[in-house]
Amino acid sequence: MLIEIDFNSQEAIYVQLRNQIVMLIAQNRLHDGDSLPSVRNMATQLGVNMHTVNKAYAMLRQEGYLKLDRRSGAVISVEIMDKKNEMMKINDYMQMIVAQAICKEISKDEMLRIVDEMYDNFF
Amino acid sequence: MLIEIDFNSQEAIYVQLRNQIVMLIAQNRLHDGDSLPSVRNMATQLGVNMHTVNKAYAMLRQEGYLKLDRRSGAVISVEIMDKKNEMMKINDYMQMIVAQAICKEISKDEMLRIVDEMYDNFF
DNA sequence: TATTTGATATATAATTTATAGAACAGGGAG
DNA sequence: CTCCCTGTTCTATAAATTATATATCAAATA
Repeated sequence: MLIEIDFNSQEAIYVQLRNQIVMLIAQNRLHDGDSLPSVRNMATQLGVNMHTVNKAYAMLRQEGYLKLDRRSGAVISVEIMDKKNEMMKINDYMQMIVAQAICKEISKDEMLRIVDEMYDNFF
Repeated sequence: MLIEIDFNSQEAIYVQLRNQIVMLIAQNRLHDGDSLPSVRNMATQLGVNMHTVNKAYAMLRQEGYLKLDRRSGAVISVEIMDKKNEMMKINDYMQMIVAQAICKEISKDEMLRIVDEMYDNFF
């Protein structure tokens, strides 16, 4: 199974699930059109409740990563509707990271290198 | 007042407070040696409970941004004890952002430009 | 028809968040 | 010494979030 839940994590289970699916898409291990296990099957496989999976799926749908349908189930479908809006969200997340980096004396070049390498070695 | 709480935010108050103080340090609007209002004063100024501020201060101390003392109160003191560890934390945060960026077709160059500009215009 | 799908409703328990009040030891100011 | 302020800790309560458990529904499918 590609996805595993850490029950000792402080991160909510549905957030872990959401994050791991986004990660798998970015890693090209999940592609547009791929089906995810149904809410109930995924729940059984992970050993969590159906509603926890449903919450993650609903979140992914709202964020434009997933299409949910009664007939076709849960299908990966990355929608880039508003790139300007995506950029703004990225910007907000990034701001706190850069703030911490500056405080901890991580230079711009170091930070750029991290991003550069992360893009190249994303797997 | 430099700090303001959004009571309608989904982000916990103590996290908002922690984030804003880190931001102020990065923006050089708070410097090493500066005193923060005491737990009780800050709570009164923000209109929140003493324990909420205490939680944020304790978090900042644990992260190496603040020194707390019964005699000197809360004093900004950024400690860079383990830069390798700081880099690892930054890396973890960054990974999810880059994953989302890749999914939403934000290129490496766009991302590098965001970080570059953010470092230059951090205020 | 029987089963599976996401979606929804209700209920419960545990955890987190925020508040409130009280008390403590250490230190400073009068 | 007394009074006050400091961070810290304790108990308690209420609200919100998280996770679970059942149950049901309409739509679609085999």
